[in-house]
Amino acid sequence: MPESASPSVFSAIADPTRRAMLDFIATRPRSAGQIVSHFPKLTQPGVSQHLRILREAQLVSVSIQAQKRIYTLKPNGMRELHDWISKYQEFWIDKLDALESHLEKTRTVKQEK
Amino acid sequence: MPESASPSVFSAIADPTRRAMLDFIATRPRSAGQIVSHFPKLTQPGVSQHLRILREAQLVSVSIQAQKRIYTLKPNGMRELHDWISKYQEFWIDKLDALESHLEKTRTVKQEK
DNA sequence: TCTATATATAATTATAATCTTATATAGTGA
DNA sequence: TCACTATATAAGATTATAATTATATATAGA
Repeated sequence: MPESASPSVFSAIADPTRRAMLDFIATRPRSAGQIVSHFPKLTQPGVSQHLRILREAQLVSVSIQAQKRIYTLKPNGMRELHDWISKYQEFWIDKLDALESHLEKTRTVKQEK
Repeated sequence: MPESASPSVFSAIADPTRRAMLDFIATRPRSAGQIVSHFPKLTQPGVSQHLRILREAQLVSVSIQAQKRIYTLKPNGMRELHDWISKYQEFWIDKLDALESHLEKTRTVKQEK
């Protein structure tokens, strides 16, 4: 099995606010200010801190346009996560298939009665 | 895009100890006692608490053998995670492909010089 | 039934993450 | 340069998470 990814990716997506931010950025690149407006319950520094964690986790990248920071989804962090989950993928795909075909069989038996 | 998974899955795998436990259980089902022995830095109640979180996240299932609890990897939680990541999968696969082919081109140019 | 084994739960303490408030940096245009 | 806009960082307060210590539950076997 491959080594586990950097801890920051896992803790970055552990927070529901940051997952919502990823969703928001995913539709199209967004400035920090747009993100602040989109999350009225958060303060500007709060948003900025969350963005830093997403940056460190390589889940977003930033480009500078004058004073604005444009946040874009970045594949690296997601790739890391995907690789980690892939370790278990074979296992759970087999198991779920087995479960499904069992349910299938059960249903068939019931229908036959 | 599908809805996000239950928060517990994300926080369950946020902890490196719990990821190590999943790795240990993944090789083959393990009793709670075996897990305690495998993590000498942790106390028995500590292990038990982590196992509870993995249980709640549907990442493991338990079967009872006399006083022993046998922990087995369970696909549900992983499936949930996988589904969440899949939302972004198309995006990052495209991006990484683009990056790779760019590097490919760059390397070719260098070799041509 | 008594004792040992295996594990879980509860309460407390310690540590880490998040939120707030205040302040700093850096670019823009008058 | 000065005021304004956009964003980041620092420090302290709050809250959540993890570890520790003590205790409970449940089964097995003498």
